[in-house]
Amino acid sequence: MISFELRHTDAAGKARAGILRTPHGDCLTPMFMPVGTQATVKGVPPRDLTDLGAMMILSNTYHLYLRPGDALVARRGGLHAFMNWSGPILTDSGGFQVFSLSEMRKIDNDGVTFRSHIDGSTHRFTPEKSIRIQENLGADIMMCFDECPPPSDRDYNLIALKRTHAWAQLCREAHVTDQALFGIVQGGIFRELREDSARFITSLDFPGYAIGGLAVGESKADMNNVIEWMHAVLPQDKPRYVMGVGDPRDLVRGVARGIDMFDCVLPTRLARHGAAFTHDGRINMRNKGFEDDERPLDAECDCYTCQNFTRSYIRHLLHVEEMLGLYLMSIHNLAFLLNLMRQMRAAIIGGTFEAFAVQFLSRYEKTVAQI
RNA sequence: GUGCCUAUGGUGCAAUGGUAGCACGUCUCACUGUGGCUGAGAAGGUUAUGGGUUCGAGACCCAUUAGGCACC
Repeated sequence: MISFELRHTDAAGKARAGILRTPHGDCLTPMFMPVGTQATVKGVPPRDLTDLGAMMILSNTYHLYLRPGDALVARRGGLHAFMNWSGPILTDSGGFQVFSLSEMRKIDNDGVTFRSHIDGSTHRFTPEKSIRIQENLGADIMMCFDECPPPSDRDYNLIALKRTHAWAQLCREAHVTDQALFGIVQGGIFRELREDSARFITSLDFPGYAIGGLAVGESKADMNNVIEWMHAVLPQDKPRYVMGVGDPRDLVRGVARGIDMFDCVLPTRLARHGAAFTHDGRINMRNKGFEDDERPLDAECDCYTCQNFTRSYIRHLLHVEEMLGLYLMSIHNLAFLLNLMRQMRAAIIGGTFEAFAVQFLSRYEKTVAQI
């Protein structure tokens, strides 16, 4: 099981610093969790994740169920042993992927029937099935099976919310191991729906709560509002997790609104697509302007990439599609976000969070930024 | 040396004699509970050179140049 201890709360605002204890180690929050969908953070060995200071990583029910199959993972001793990552792991429920990846899906009140995006074969997920799979995977934290509807369709959100709530209850009942199970709040961009959802989900008494359905097309203002509304409704003493958010600005604004956990594919995906995070904003490393640039990706970064390679060289690697380029970019982007989380935690503890946030955002956005 | 074939954006190819287009590459942008994916936009050609025929030539004719093939 897990436990969460709130260590510091920023006097001026809502930002929190805490410690999340899991069977595979303690996590200092707020934290960012790199995503390792297919039992690997793409291109990055566990040794590097440890060096970068990743507290926990996320892996995925939908993908691992399809390949290699959760039974195989269980036979190999669970995800930790299988992928040789000894730190904490969180598994997503597969809900989101069923909606975003599968070819066809039919939703009913009991679950989802869908076709694999790999071979078109037909499968069915129910709340209980998702829990069984996640138990086989053996993560420290599992997620409830939920539906992630389009954020601004109120009527549909109402229907989907009823299902998500019923499913949360079924997940809770199906869950028998000592892994932690987190609930997920949905409700799109609508305050009443979000607050109703938060009240219902918290009534089921989970050890942690996620805010789902964000960063799926709604505006930044809507996203920040939803997170802000949750502050008063979610219990102070449980970790709060915004799913699928990883833009540096969103992390800062999320932490400012009391979020403890984030996960996102963004740093590693952008890395593979050629974009690097820097304190002065995102840069596209494929750009011609970096052809002869002798500087590191970010002058203030302590990662292996920035300590050893020039932008010029990295641009070359990306242009000729060499694997090393993807690797160097990936560990830099992860380092950038993980360092950012560390700095925010230190600022919260030191009582300087707001100043840190304004300064970071202003430089990143190249304007006088607001939290 | 003789004969034949070819010559069109960086590369590979299109274009009934009616004013040059496609793919890749290049350049820019997007990507938020992961397809190294994908999507959007842009730049780039006085059609090897010089003549000629024609109202009009990338296309037809002549010469030159450069490649390729065959033969002596």
